[in-house]
Amino acid sequence: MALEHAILGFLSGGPMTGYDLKTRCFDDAAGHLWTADQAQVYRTLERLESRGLARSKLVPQRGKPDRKLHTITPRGRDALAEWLRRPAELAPSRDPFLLHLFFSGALPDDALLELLAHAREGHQLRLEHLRTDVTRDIDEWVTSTGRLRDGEVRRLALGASLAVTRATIDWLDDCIDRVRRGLPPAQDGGA
Amino acid sequence: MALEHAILGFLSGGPMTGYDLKTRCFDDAAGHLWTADQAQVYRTLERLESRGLARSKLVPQRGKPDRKLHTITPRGRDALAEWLRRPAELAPSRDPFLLHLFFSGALPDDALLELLAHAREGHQLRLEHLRTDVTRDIDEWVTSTGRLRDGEVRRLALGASLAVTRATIDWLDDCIDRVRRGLPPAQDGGA
DNA sequence: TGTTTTTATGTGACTTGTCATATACTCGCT
DNA sequence: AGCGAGTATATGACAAGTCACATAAAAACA
Repeated sequence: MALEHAILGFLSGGPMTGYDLKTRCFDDAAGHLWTADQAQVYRTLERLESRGLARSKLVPQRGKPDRKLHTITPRGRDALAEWLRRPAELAPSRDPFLLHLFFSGALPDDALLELLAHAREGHQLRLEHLRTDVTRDIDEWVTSTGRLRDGEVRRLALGASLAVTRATIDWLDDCIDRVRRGLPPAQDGGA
Repeated sequence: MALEHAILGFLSGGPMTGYDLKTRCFDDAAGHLWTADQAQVYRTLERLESRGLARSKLVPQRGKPDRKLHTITPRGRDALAEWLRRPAELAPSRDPFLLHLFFSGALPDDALLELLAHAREGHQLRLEHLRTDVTRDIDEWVTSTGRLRDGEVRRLALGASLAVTRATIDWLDDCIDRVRRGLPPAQDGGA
C-alpha cells in the first residue's frame, strides 16, 4: 500500500503525530502528489504499529489531548528501503474532468466553453499554489533540515506537478480555441 | 459517482452488455482517462437498474451464456444530462510514481537514474499507445457512427492525455539530466 | 467576553475499487 | 484431439478511501 510507505517515509525523518502527518506532510509537503484522509492516516498508523514497523509513545500535555508520537522501527526502515528499491508503479490516470469532457459532445458550445474555462481556472490556481506555497515549503524544509539531496529530489517531484499543470493549461487554451473556431454541430442520433 | 455516469454516457449511444462496456468502452475508448474493474461494471449496472436509470433484457444465444443488453431509460438520460450540466470536479492527483520519487533521496544516483529511466519507458509506451490505438479507435468510431461532434470532443480529451504524457516525458528527461550533472550527496541525518 | 482557529485523536458507516475465482460455450490453431 | 483465446456473467472477500461525527482544550481574534 502506497500510504503505508509514504508514512514510513515521513517518519524516517523523525517522530511525528498523526496530526503532523496529515497536515504538515500530506496536506502541505506532498499534497500535490498524494492526498490522505485523516481517518486513513490514523488507521494506517495503527496498522503499522501492529506490524512492528512503527511504535508510538504518549507524550502527555497539560489540558490538551496527549500527543501520540510515532517513530519508525528498524523493521520499518527495512520495509521502506525495500519499497524504494522496487520499481514504482505507473499511475493509471483517472481524471473525473476528462471523463466529463469525454461525454460533453451533447452540450452546446457555450456550455462546453464554460466547462473548459472553469477547469482552466482551477488549474491556474493550482499552478499558483505550486509556485508559491509548495516551493516555499520545500525551501524552508531544506533550510531547517539541511537535507540538500532530499530537497533536490522533492524539487524534482514538484517539477512534475508544475510541468503537468502547465501542459494542462496549454491544452485547455487550445481546446477553447478549437471550440471557438467551431465544432461540428450535434447530431441527434441519441435515443 | 463517476462510474455510474460514465456507464450512462456509454449506454446513451446504444444498448450494451457489461462485457462491451468493460472491453470496448472502458479498456479501449476511455481507458486513457478512466479505468473500471469488470466486477465494478457489473455491480454498477445492477445498481443503475435498481434505480430505474437503466433496464436490461436477456438475449438468449445458442450455447453461449445469454447476453444481457442494458439500455438507458429516460430517467437515466435525465441523470446523465444533469451530471453533464454540473461543473466537473478537478482531479486530486495521486501519483504512486511521484510519491516514490519524493522519498528517493535515500537512493544512490544510479538507482535514481534507473527509476527515472524505467518511468520514461512506461510513459513512452503509453504515448505510443495513445498515438496509435486510441487515435485509430476514435477515427473508426467516428466513421462508423457519424458522430462528428462527439468525435471531436473525444479527440480533445485524448489531447489532454497526449499533452500530459509528453510533458511528463520531457520532465523525466530533465530529471535524468539533472541527476547526471550531479545531485548533492546523501546526508546521514536519517536516525 | 465570546467566537473561531489550531492542535490533537479517534470511531462508525459507507462507497469505491481490486483480486481471485467459477461457469460455460465457440472458434481457430496445432 | 486438445489447447488457448475470445465471449459473457457473476460472486465472495478484501483493501482503500471518504464523510460525518465526537471529544477536548489552548490560543488568537474581535
